[in-house]
Amino acid sequence: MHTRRLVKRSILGSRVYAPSPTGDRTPLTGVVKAVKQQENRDVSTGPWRNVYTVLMQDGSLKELAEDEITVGFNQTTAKGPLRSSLKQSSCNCRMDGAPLHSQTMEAQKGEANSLSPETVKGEREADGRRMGRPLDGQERERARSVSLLEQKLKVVSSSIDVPHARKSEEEVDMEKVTAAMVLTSLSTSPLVRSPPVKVSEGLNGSWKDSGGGFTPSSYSSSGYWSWSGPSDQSNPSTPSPPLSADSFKLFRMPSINGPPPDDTIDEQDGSSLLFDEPIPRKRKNSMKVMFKCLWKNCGKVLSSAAGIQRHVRTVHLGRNCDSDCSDGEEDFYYSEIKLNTDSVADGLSSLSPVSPSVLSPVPPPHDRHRRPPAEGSKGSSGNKENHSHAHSNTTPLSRSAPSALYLIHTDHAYQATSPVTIPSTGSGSDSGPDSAASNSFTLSSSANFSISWQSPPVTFTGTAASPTHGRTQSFGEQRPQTIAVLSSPPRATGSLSRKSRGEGKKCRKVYGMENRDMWCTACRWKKACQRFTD
DNA sequence: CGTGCCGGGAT
DNA sequence: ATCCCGGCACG
Repeated sequence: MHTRRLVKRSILGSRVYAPSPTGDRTPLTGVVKAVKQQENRDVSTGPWRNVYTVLMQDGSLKELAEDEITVGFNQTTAKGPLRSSLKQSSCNCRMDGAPLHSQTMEAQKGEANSLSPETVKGEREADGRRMGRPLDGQERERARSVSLLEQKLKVVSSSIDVPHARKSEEEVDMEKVTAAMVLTSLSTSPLVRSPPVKVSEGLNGSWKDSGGGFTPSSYSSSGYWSWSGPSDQSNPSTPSPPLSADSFKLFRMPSINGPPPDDTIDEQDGSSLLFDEPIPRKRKNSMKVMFKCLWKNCGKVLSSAAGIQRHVRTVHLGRNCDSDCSDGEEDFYYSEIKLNTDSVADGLSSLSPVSPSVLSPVPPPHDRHRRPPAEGSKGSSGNKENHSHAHSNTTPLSRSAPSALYLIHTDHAYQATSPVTIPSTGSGSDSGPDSAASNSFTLSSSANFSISWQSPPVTFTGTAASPTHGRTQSFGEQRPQTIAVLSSPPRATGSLSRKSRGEGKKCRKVYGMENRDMWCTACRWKKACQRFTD
């Protein structure tokens, strides 16, 4: 299955050459946007033939039979694996009997000027060459490709999602692409992994201008979500590279093929192929990344970027087309948030029942990685810049939006009315076993959440699970009172999750550690004793 | 600090 | 599902 997808993908978005209508010798290049099978009258090439819908370099769409085009190089995905899959696909064409083969070779020959049309072997050589052996004129080609890329950026309408790799020099492409993949994955799904990437030197292309900002230094490569305090700059725990907006948008993997909901993940495996570093399974500190719709009165939270994009696109922007015709505007309307517990997700939703107006936009001190492009027109006021304190970072994805940051509405009425049910420890009276069990969420992360500049709503002091974090806490401690006031709702004083400690005899007491095997299983498992219930 | 047990990982 | 354990709240 995996393979199949790879193959499919690799053909879509592939760059191909088509004979120039004007009869020029130089072929036109285009990108495969779709493939379909058609009956083929020419028996010699088999009963079927593929017809490709190709987006030509001049912006037009053409349908070309497979024998009319030449597969060029391609695409914006992973390196090695992709390459092979690509090749595989072109192989398939060949096996179909199409004369594609020779043409392909010819094209390569013409362009790379030195390939003997020698079948697979020759191709392999070519491959090796592409892989980066220094070549004469490589510099020149590189430069050329870069400018081509730029040129293309200008030409190709922003509303057309095309793999932005049109230049002809594969090696350069792949380097850029690799980098792009890295950046993309870093910025879109930090949770999954933050590969300690070594940015290839090919990066110094023009698109990367982030003031040398991108330093993939030592992220927590373990998937462990660092709790690093806000001001703790020594710990770049949040993979939110100050990508230049343009580059980010550019490589946002527009989804060539209609994005499955798990798109994010998808891309991930792409990169995991590249960086298959073992991901030590660690306790993840129960951090989760969610994507929250910032549209007024929406507040939908989804777990995948693709999902939220689609949500925004369809529900709020009223676009029905699939992400192919997305211009990326959705990005403006959702934000990535990090939670440290599922229950928190819910709890959070109620955190800021405050009306948007309350959260007036405090001018963000500095504009950190944000995405400028369309920004201007959008009167970006509600800038949710959670700088310093909110270590829950802001990825390039998140920025000004219809409503203020973390303004979270809920679907649940009860939540809407009561801002927060902060289980301040203590005052336990009704300790219903299950009652708001999940409410005992550990707030530390939530704290990080809103505290930053819109201090009011919530501050938590609860001896929450904020693991060893002095700095972060200090803030909370400064204003315990706020809590009392703000977390108003007559919090059932004791709706504590933890049922108050059972007082009766427990297996442990009764049998002692020595006879642990005599304990009830629950006790053995450190669960609530079942034998001597209270 | 000992204990109960929740939450969550491992298998 | 079962087993195990880190860690926290309670006392």
